[in-house]
Amino acid sequence: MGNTDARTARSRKALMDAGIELLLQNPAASLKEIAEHAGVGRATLYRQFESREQLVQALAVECFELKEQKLAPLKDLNLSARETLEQTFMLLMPMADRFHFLLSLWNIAEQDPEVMALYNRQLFDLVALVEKGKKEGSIDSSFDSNWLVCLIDSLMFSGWWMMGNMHMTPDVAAKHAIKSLFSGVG
Amino acid sequence: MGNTDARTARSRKALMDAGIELLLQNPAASLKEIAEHAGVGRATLYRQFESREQLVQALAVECFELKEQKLAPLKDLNLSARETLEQTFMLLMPMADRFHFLLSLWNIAEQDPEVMALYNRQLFDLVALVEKGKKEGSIDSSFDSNWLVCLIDSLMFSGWWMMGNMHMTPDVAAKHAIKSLFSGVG
DNA sequence: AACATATGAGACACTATTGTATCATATCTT
DNA sequence: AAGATATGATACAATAGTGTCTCATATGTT
Repeated sequence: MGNTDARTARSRKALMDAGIELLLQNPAASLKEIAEHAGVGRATLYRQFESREQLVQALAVECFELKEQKLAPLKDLNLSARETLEQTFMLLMPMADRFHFLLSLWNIAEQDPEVMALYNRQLFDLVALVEKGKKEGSIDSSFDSNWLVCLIDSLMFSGWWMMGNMHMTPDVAAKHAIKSLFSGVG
Repeated sequence: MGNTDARTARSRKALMDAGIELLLQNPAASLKEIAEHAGVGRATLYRQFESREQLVQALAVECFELKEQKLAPLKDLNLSARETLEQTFMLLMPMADRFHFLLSLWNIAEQDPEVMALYNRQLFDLVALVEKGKKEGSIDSSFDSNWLVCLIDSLMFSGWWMMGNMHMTPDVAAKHAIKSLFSGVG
């Protein structure tokens, strides 16, 4: 399964990179623009992705896989929930733009079962982590777990905004997010 | 200036309501869909808005004006920064969907000078409020003010998500946001 | 080197959207 | 009630995007 030709892999990667970049700044970017920006013929795009929807969904899957890949090392460390969360921010903040991509094209991405499966799994994991934090006493049990998950995601969003508009580094953004989350700003 | 005919006002309102609603769930909604959803002829839409961009920008201006209008009562109360912020969440949370609208179509809205002027003014006000909080001791001075502003916005986003996906009420969302912001969740 | 195949360029048909114009009719203003 | 005007329906032209196909060429594979 899957084509192994180096040319295919190369143009696929170029297309996906261009797709993320262009769709991030303009969710209505045309396939023609994306192909051009990738330095690839428009026909090649259609050879790899049946439609605009499929491209977006493939990009969404890639975002989730990248996230999983970045977080994989944490699985073995057996850290506390709080430490795990802190590391999560540090590891994911550099790819905060990917989360914004997912958000801005979610109405398309969510139609793909594969995307939804990945989303639900990672949501489940995060809920579990938050509830572990509650048990360990590092997270206030009176908060709704869904709120907490949502809060964590929105802190990634804050980071993305600060990195893009205020020249904040991922490292600093992650530290701000961690401090804000656990201690508040009061 | 401005047309005072009741019919114009009515169809303009219908179009803007439909625009917010449709563009919120699908930023690529066509003008035909918007006109239909507004129960108005497509030609009427073109009579009121020269282009898609102008419609979006008019909607963005409306969002900012609505925000300003909701916050106006606070001006006279001379509350502390902390109390003002708390009231801000309570007053704005019911219109959190408008902020998501602005975010999702920001690439278009930001091209309008009027939108940018409103945005900058309200950003300025919020920065001032945050810095007042720092002086009053209710906000940790070690945080970057821009980060704090960004955090406040992203808490509105959290509220929007919880209201739309988890049936949270605006009131509860606002209270969660306030508690999370000032005290953190740790 | 010989073969296989992915690619770019271009032509093509098709659709959706956009934006303009017209005109009889309904609704508002005065 | 009479006049003014906004509206809906419709037709229309222009454009942009989509998706398919072909074929000579460049590039990988073996």
